[in-house]
Amino acid sequence: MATKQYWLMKSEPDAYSIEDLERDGREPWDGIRNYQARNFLRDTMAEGDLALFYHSNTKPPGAVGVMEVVSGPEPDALAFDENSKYYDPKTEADGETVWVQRQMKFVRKFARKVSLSELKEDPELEGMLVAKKGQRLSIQPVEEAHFRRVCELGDD
DNA sequence: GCCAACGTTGGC
DNA sequence: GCCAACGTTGGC
Repeated sequence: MATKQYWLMKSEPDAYSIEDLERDGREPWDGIRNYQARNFLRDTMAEGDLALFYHSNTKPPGAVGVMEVVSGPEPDALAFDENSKYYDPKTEADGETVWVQRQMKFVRKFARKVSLSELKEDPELEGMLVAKKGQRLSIQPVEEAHFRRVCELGDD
């Protein structure tokens, strides 16, 4: 992969927040159970790519920091865990699962959250997927210019 | 807590 | 392979 790619990855802060990642330093990004998001996670992402950490289902939702992809695709451990809400009964006992995870490393927390309403209003961010109605994908590609602009707003 | 938008499942 | 029913996401 010649050039770095950029992503936006959603998490509900009650489940896992940027503060949790700052504390942990590194964390498997798991529990992805949507095929389109899985395909990005498994096939398109590359080590060294940067991602916006986005807090969803909170007031207000928005981008809160940056993290880096630091592993290749790995089998999602939660798919094997019968006690997990992400357990997949179709996952095989011999270690085969269709679900993958990536190790993500904390890079930085923004000085301030860039809210969804700001993402929608900023003319430089026009066309950003997360601002589109009905866009629920929890892992989305982000254009480099958009990524830079969100960082600029957050690092104020 | 509501509900629109979507994805998945399963009967036929 | 269609599509209605159901489940989930996530903004509001």
